Amino acid sequence: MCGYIGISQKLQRELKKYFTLGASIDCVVFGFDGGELKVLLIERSEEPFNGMWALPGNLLDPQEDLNSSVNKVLFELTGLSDLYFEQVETFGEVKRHPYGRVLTVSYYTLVKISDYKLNPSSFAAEAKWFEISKVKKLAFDHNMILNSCFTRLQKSVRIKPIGFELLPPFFTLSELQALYESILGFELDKRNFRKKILQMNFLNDTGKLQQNVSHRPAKLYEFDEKKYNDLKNKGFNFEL
Amino acid sequence: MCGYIGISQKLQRELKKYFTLGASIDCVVFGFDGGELKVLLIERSEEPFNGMWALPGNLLDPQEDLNSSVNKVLFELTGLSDLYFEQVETFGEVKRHPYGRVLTVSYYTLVKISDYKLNPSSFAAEAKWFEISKVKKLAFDHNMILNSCFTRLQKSVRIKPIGFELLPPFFTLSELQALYESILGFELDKRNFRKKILQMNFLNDTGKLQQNVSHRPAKLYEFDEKKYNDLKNKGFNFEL
DNA sequence: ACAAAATAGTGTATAAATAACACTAACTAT
DNA sequence: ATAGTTAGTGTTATTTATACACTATTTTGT
Repeated sequence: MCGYIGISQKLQRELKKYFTLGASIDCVVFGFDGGELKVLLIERSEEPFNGMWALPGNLLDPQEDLNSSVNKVLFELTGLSDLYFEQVETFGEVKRHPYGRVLTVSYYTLVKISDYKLNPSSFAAEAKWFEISKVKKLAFDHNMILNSCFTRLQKSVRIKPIGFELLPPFFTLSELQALYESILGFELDKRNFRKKILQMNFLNDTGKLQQNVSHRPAKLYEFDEKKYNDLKNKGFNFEL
Repeated sequence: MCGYIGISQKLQRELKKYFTLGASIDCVVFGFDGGELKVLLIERSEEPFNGMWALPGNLLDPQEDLNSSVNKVLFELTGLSDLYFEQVETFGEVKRHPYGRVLTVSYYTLVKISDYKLNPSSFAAEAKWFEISKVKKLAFDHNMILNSCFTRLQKSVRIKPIGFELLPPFFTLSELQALYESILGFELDKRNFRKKILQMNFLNDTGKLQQNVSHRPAKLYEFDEKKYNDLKNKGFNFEL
């Protein structure tokens, strides 16, 4: 039943009691829409924690590789697909799941909210973006998981050019700055931010201007992935 | 059998197939003895991978919390106890373990080799320190796990004052520098290193000198944990 | 036409951190 | 006495970080 092969009957009986665990995946999807940083939650329509809000997550299919199952789990519950996740921390207290022993592996990603349409299904009655600071008590130990992933996001946003996909293809420097501020949770100096980001030399001035704003229109820039990769290959390190 | 309770028979049957996994802990114990950085391996005396060298690791007892089981596993195999571990990465490819589906959670720590006596038992025929650069093919996917932990160690050694416990209570600045070089894998400038580390102000000059060396004896310093903690509480950040 | 409102855009000076670099000092062993 | 070995020490140039305030351009309302 547990799938191990090529060993004695006696050892099989020994081992059997170890192969009784479940594993699950929990996805922390951070989203940006120009304002405060948000996180995607689902409302559970199933026990345990029926009716409560939770991170999108589900049991791991024993036939599926761990890292590849993340997108599957997320898609089933929310309709979002093909996201790039980073593994964060694994939680494994004996009593963290009321139905049995379940280790959960957490992953995070960061997306542009307007690029995705939420389509809850399976045991997700609803899927909704919540401002991080307004998240209440969640199912399971999901508040702890969310925290762990948020801390990780804040660290990695300073050393990787995460975030450029969160803006429209053409964006203003003020929008970019607002994005960083919403993730880091504090304000940055406008002049210093611009100086630093422009001298990294992977933003192109498109020559275009913002349209339909009731104030001086800002220049539009684009992220030049080729330039960024060239720099990275030469040992350049993004640092904000 | 799988421990979940309070749910219908039907659902129990549904769930059953998910509760068939094993989990394991793998410990990456880095050790320092004044020379090159080493890692602790065991020689397995049991299938699978009988006779091969491997990281100390074992199946997780379903009754035991994940994080607390690390020291237990390590103690059983090597005799080392009460170490401070950091969780690193969880590996979960379907076929990573030949006997069944096993997720493994990896942890690392760093110790002073001379502080511990190796005492292999259980399925560890032997336990031995290997220079990192000389580690050959290991059991399971342990080379990958070792790599992942080594990368993590190199990152965290620059931002935490990890390492002071690896030296004798009184140590010379050259010893401290050698420690950092052995972890980072490259050389540091002597004058710059000393300047930086001394101006952090948590090393005390003990007034004593090295004994029995056939060259000019160096001053002995000690790590002042109180000073370090005071600084940390005031927002100071270690950075090498 | 003009004023008000709103955001864009720009430069400099100071302080701090980093990096590169070579000789003298103190001890031991012969 | 000398050769061998590691300890110990400062300065300079460069780069990076930080703090800070005004002008420019557009829309809107009168």
